[in-house]
Amino acid sequence: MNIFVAKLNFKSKKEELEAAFAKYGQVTSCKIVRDKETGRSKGFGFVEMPNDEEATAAIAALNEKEFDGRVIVVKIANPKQQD
DNA sequence: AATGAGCGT
Repeated sequence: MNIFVAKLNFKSKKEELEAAFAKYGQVTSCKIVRDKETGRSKGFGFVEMPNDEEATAAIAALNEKEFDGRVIVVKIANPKQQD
């Protein structure tokens, strides 16, 4: 299950996302999208969880909740170009 | 290098 996380604090790191979602389930990978030139965080990222039930639970638990001092938005991520 | 809705190097 790909999870889309937005409204992240600009100083947040992917490790924090991994830890936040890992508390509700197993996280196989996580990433925060940042600019390739400046390296600054774009304020949103993605979390990948193998268990659908844990992923949904993590989304419901972290969606519109405070993370790193900022209220974040957690939703199901749109399917990326995998072909 | 900056900023604050939205979907990835």
